[in-house]
Amino acid sequence: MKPTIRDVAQKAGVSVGTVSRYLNGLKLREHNRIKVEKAIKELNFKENIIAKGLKNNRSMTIGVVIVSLTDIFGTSIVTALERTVEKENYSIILCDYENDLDRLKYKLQFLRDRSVDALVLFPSIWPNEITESVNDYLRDDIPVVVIDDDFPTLETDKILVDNMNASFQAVEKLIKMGHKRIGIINGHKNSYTSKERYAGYLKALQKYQIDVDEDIIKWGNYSNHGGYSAAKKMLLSYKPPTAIFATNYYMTLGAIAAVQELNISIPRELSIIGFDRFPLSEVIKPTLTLIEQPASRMGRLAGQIILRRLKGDYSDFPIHQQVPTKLLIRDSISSPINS
Amino acid sequence: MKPTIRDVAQKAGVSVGTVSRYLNGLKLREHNRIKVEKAIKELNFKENIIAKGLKNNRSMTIGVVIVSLTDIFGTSIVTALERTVEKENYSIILCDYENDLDRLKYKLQFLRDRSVDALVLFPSIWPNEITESVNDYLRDDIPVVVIDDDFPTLETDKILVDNMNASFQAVEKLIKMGHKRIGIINGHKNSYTSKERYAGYLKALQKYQIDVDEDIIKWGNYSNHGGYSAAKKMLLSYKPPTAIFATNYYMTLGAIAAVQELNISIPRELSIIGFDRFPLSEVIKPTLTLIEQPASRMGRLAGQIILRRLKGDYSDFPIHQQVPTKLLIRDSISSPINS
DNA sequence: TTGTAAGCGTTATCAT
DNA sequence: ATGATAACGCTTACAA
Repeated sequence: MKPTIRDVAQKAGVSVGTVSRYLNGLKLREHNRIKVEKAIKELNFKENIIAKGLKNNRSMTIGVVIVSLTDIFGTSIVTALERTVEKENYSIILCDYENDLDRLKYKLQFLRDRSVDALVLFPSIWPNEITESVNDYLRDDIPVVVIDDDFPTLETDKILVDNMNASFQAVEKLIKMGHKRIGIINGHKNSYTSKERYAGYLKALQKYQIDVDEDIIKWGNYSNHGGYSAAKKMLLSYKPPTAIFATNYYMTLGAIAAVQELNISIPRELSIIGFDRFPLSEVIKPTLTLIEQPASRMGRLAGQIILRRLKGDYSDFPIHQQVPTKLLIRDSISSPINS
Repeated sequence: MKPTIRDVAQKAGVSVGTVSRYLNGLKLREHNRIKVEKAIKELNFKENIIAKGLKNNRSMTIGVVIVSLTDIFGTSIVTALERTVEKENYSIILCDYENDLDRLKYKLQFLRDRSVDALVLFPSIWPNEITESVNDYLRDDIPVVVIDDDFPTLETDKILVDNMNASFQAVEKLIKMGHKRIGIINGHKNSYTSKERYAGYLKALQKYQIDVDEDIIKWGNYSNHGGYSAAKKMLLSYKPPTAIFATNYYMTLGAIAAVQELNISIPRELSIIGFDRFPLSEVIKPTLTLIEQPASRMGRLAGQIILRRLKGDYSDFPIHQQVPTKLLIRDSISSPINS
């Protein structure tokens, strides 16, 4: 049997209350402290987090719901988040919902039944459809942090990426290099991030008075295959773009695959700007110009906010923090041939 | 305040014991059952998993320790695992250790302190260094499932991939196509999987009496960059291989990047066989010939074994299940030019 | 500062 | 089949 604080108390010749207080960082009389520490060590005592949780209504777990476990942007954030909260002894229950609304709702309920102390929620296509579920958390004062998505009707902490500007900068860069025909491969038509990124694209075109051409505006659903076929369609069209901007990791890779297949040379014949930094981006030749989202920083931020809320500190609530992106300029862009 | 089983009992006019029994699937007298169900619904009662856990010494969580959250093979398995165990209301606490021994040990301890009901452990470079920690679990009768790794001294359930044969088949295929100079880009020198895959490589060469040449045997540490530089070295050497076999996803992509950079045509000038099926593998041109590991199946298997153990069923303990791989033949291989 | 004891939401034993 | 009640391991008034 695992030793309990009772065993420790007995061995140390003090009461359970004293041991408990020691465990919670309260001061004991010197000689008692020594006895307790000795007993703990000798018995190899570990406190029972579950029992503790029952008493203070805390599970010491944080529910995290991401789109997919194989989504590198999401998991990068989670990695940093975990590092941050583990310091205060929280652990993460990670769930994915594979773009399935029912599954998402189910998971939200599931985590609530498990009494998670906080919730971190990742981009989704249906903020509206799940406000109800999220509201259940808020009603019980369970802190919720939303990552890079829009919950217009709900007051939660949010960490947002400056998607609009990110996109604007990328496209502006291309324009300044002389491109006038810039294609975009964007995500889900009605996701928050896609809309923002699209808006940035339009803004840049407008600023430089470049016509918008629907033929080179594609929706790739944030998938490899989507990026691939979108790129292919554009490049095989009557009037192909001289530059392509892909708005996430998977579509960027997909687009590159298409380009390579068509034997189009980057950046001579086509410039490419992608999204998300990934290990391969420095390996591929030519190295990719891309927008880097500060995933680690976002995870850390989310963790810090949660820890603060969990301590009852709501002084800066609600945080809507917008983090900047970085345009990493590498070799995949150049001026168009006939400019 | 959340309603408790007491509130339900009161509202239904029965005792807490009755409600508890109902909740646990025991039979009640018809009219009682109806009253209880009604009360539960009206109060929107949810049982408290933590309190439950305190009583039966169960946390309803399964600790999963993988190398990295961004490792697609690992996360694919976890996805399937989660699907399997969630049906019985278990959730997963997912940890990664980023190839850091201390972190791994820390995580193992961390999960134990959280009273996980079972442990799933992923390939590591140091099976020996952590037997101690794993033993702590076994001593407390906490089921442990090891995925694709070797714990020679420990009796645990294991799910193994038939790495040796996988590798053998791939190399044999190349040989049969006429290749005599086949390079291998392998993982960590002393990881279990690497050794097995290497052994399969050697076995194939031996069977067909092909000399082993250290110059085209490289260790790429399972990373993109490792694969990239290993491929580059081989291909730029005095006597480059006519075929390359890369033993995981990341190195495969890295190797391809190198090949493309060197403007070597696949499969005309170089055949490539990779490891792990990934979304991009069907997108890239030429499509990749590769060894597919049955990640989903492995996750499901692990989940099923755990659920069985958790029910006390040790009738088939210890399972050392070896799952077969599949060689998916696509366009990236062909006979060498001068054969 | 410390001990005592009630209670967190369940389950399980023992009567009935 | 059901009710009463003592646990599970811990925290926290309250008293000393």
